[in-house]
Amino acid sequence: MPELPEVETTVRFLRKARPPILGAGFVDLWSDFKKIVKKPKNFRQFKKEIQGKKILKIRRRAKNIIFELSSGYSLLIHQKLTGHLLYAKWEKDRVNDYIHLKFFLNNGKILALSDLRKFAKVELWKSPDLEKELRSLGPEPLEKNFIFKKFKEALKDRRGKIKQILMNQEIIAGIGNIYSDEALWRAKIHPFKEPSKLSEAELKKLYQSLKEVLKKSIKLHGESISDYRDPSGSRGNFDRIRMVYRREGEKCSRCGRKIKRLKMAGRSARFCPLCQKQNP
DNA sequence: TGCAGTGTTGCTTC
DNA sequence: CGAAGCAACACTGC
Repeated sequence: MPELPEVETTVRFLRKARPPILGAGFVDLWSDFKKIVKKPKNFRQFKKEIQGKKILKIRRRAKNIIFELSSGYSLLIHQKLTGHLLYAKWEKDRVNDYIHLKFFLNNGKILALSDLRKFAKVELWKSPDLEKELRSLGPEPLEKNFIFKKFKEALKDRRGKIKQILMNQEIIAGIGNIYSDEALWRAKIHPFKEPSKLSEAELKKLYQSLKEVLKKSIKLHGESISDYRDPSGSRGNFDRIRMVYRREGEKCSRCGRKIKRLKMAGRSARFCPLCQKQNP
């Protein structure tokens, strides 16, 4: 599912796509699941408002794709679990079975939103209002100014399980189930550990592991275990270095112990019970 | 066959 | 206030 590396992969692809998306305008819109547009709720109004607007910038914030448009508007797309954007030809009206929204551009192409489970959301904002909305998000872990001190500050005084804290978008932006599992494995930290129980060395290791795994995944164009694809429909290659996520029962590549799965607030945490001890 | 599992976010409940 | 539960959905695997 699209977490930071997958959303980043999509955004980078769209930025350098040919024919260019930057500078292109919206001419028409199609959907068979109008509920996917949450703002404005009225689909006809959304269509009316977006028609004629140009795409000026494409960026990522947390797991959101943001298109900055002309006239001070911004289009936000959150792909949630199974969503992904595809860049395809106009005439090709059936890219896959799960296209629920198509933006027809004036460059002869469409931006299509594929979403098997229909959890994705699409919102049109006035840019300053969106900026206000995004303020509640935590820092971007790959930004230059996200130094170790900032990471420690983000975790300071937080109670609960480290894995859950890493996935909280208000604490650090862009991390979900996959990359929290993978970063904790790399740092040899049990997913249920309290942040206050982490030593300085463990914190440092976690900070480095997190940045490293995100960067490596971006290089590999993200993961495609489930539905994620880049906008050309290609799979990512993160699978090559995926160590624990969805590998319960398999042997830990570091020590050979069987990977375990534990339930946590209605979801799963995968880890190596030998490498990642709760009380070493 | 049926039902638990899958995981993000936001809303409701306690 | 915060944590926990659940709904939004559709498909997979046991």
